[in-house]
Amino acid sequence: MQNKRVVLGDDHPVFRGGLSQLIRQILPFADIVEAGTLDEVLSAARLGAPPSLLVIDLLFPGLSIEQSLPALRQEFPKASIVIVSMVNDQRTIQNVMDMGIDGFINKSVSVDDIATAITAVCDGDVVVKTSSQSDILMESEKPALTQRQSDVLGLMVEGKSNKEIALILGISPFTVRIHVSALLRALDVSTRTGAVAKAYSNGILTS
Amino acid sequence: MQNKRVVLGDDHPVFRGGLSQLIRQILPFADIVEAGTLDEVLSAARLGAPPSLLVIDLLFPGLSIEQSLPALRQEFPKASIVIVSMVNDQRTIQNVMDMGIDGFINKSVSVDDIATAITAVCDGDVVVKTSSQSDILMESEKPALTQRQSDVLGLMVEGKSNKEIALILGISPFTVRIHVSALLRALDVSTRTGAVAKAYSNGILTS
DNA sequence: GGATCAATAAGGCATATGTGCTAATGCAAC
DNA sequence: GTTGCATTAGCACATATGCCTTATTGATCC
Repeated sequence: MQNKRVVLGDDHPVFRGGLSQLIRQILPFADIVEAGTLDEVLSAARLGAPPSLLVIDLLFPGLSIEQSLPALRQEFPKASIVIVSMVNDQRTIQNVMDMGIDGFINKSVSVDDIATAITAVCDGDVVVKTSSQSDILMESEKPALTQRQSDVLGLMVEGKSNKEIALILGISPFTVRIHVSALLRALDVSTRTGAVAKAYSNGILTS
Repeated sequence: MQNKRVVLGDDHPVFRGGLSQLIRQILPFADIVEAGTLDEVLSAARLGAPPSLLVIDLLFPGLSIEQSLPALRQEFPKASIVIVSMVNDQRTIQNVMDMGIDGFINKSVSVDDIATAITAVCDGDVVVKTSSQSDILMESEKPALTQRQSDVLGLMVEGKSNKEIALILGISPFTVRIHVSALLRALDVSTRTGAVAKAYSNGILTS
């Protein structure tokens, strides 16, 4: 039997290296290919035999992988797809899991737990491994924004106007203003510029 | 001679593992201690001989390390302190560097570059290694703002309104608007939020 | 002296922003 | 089932913002 092919996609080389080493330990005979961009993931996955395992970061520079996941799932129906990410919010995780992937692992999870999670996925299980206490503390210190408020804030920090945000998100400008007002209150500021400043200095942004 | 002591603080176990392996390669005889929280970093650093190198994540769960840095710098004056972080905006980096540390490395930087950066810091250099894929403007192509425009932009990034800026600078709100309009044109943006975003990501504010 | 530019100030005008208010839908918890 | 919350949408109103024009002062350069 041919060796398992594993494609490992993450834009942080050091994290990728650590993950690669980890996978080598649990799958000693696997052929592991590392990729730093979504394009590299795709070309690596298409090269040679279909991969049996794809481990990919959710937040890639450039295109959001969330949009590419369905296509990926369809192109490699037999592969186990595992998403690793810093995000720990149930809503996002549910969204991603609904795309028919096999696992979601938070980056804050311990090496051992990631290893057992990936092993389980290779055995056909579906695993969601969210962060334990350490990150929940972090979450509680940050102002709690809803999903949509985060979306809007993310566009605000890029200098988009309410009208532009409405266009991009496909909702009404009135609704955008609702979200803006709500997040301004949540961040305890009175202007959007203040929100942007706070977003930058607090590291609320998960770019 | 005693082995070098290295304390490695990061809340992501996999990244920490990758970084640990990397440091083992460039400092084969070092005694590397890993820590997942700020408290662990402190107790590890205080245990035994003073560490010669501290490599710490900027965004730690719990207390912001930015607030602890001055104390850390004071407690371990001889140690080289290197901050690793996801953030890539010049303003934050400058703030951190001003606390008297020896290096700032973005997490997106390649393994080789991180290795050379840490090696350089161990040799006594001060190194700032930002992400290469980020579109940081070169010194030559930085928009030239007048003194007053910089003053105004500096207050804008703190979320102040034109009226507040006028009060703080002791000038008329009309004049503030003149400066705002001028610097928006100079930065090639159409809204103040866009200017703030550009100021953060491009490090225009070097004062 | 004449030219240029930063900085100051002001009025007018169009658009953007932020805050009330009401209201419907869907989803999850109890 | 009811309660709560997120999300959606709209209207009205006050304020902020950004751009246009004109104008004066002081500093610097040729």
